[in-house]
Amino acid sequence: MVTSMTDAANTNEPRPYHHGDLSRALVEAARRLLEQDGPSALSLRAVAREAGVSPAAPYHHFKDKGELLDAVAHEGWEMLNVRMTEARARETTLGDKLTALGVSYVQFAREHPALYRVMYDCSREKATLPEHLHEADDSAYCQVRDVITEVGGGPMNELDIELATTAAWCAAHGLAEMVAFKQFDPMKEQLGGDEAFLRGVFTHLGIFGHMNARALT
Amino acid sequence: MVTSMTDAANTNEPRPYHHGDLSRALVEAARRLLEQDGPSALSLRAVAREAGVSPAAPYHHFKDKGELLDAVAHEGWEMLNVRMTEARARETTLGDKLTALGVSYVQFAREHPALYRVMYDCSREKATLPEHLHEADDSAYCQVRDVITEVGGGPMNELDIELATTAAWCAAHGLAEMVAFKQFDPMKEQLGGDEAFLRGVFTHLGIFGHMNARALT
DNA sequence: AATACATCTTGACGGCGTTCAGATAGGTGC
DNA sequence: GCACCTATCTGAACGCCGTCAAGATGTATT
Repeated sequence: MVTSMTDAANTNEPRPYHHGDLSRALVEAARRLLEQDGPSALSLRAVAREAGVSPAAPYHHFKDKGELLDAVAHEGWEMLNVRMTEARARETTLGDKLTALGVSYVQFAREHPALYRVMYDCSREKATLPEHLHEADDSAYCQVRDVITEVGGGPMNELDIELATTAAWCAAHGLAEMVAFKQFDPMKEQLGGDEAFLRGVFTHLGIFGHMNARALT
Repeated sequence: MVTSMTDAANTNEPRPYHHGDLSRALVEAARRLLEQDGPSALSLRAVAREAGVSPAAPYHHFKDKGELLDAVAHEGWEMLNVRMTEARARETTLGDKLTALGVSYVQFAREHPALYRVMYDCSREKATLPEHLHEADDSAYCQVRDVITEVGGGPMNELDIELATTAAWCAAHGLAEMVAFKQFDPMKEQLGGDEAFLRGVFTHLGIFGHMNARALT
């Protein structure tokens, strides 16, 4: 059983007493464990082991385990932002942009299921989604809201925009969780592929279907 | 610190050596802890304590902790089924029935957030939703599918029905999770109440908005 | 009454998150 | 170059957890 090459634990030169940038190393170790063995394997002690330090070392950089997970989750949201920004830029019409945002969101969740779980688990404990989600311009929420605002043009009032964005968010998150439970293989086959399936579901959801219709006609 | 009155641990007559129906008592103890202190307080040892037995006793009735949680989750799904059946029966038009199913789903999730979490956490570990969900006639999924089938009438093919049901499910689950993160107080105020808010979001979601329009016109 | 069986307890194991006293090293002023 | 301060890391400990094996205690069967 050989561990990761980036694992500082079993290099021969055993590491200087002071690590240098342990908080960074811890977050990366956590991400590695998460991708390899899932959320249940993500104990603070395991992270410390993976980073090659004692179980107590993380406490000089994070208040507790939750704060480390917060850092991991934060990275996750940033990755998601990048992903959605790219997907949005690839499309030309507003309807396509909106669908692309939704599809890329779900694809991210499926490619990084453990990370996606941590992102929401952290929010659950604080009973609130991260602030930057509703503020940073490139945040997933703001991007969706922007496109919806543009699609709606003048007629949509503030309340409707927030409602519609919330609805879209719920739909995307719901679908992201569902694809972790079910494979939907029969549907995928009939629709000819994975992305077609995702588009199919989104088309059945008002924000997307409705908007697409409006944008395309 | 006085514990629950149903707690068998501190009755004076300390309990017969053989409990009688421990598996039932354990599930109920688990539910009590869940409602009172949330999912994080739900350790096997705590459940055993609450039921007034030793930490090892549960292993004569459940293979491991997961199997106990499965039993709790199963009860949760049944409660949800009842809730949705009632909500559906209260309405007359198909559109109203569909919206009522969605609203009652989300309300259940908010009233029993810890139980709702356990229901999905159990599914996550097995990477599949419980079978009865797609089979039992009164299951949440089947109820939604039935109404959608009726609304669609003849024109909807099998694939579209499953897609639409999946979409509705995702939307409801997504919203159910969102209300655990955000209070949406500003929106609720503007819309005049909690249920109005939920209806508002669902109206923005295709299955519901679209269906309502079709059913009402 | 004797025997088999189900059920519950006791005690133990390793792993967890967390804390605290003490070891180690880099940085600062002399 | 040296002493000191502070940040960082270690080691050992605490109480909790899930789980298991061995033994105690009732119930059921014969």
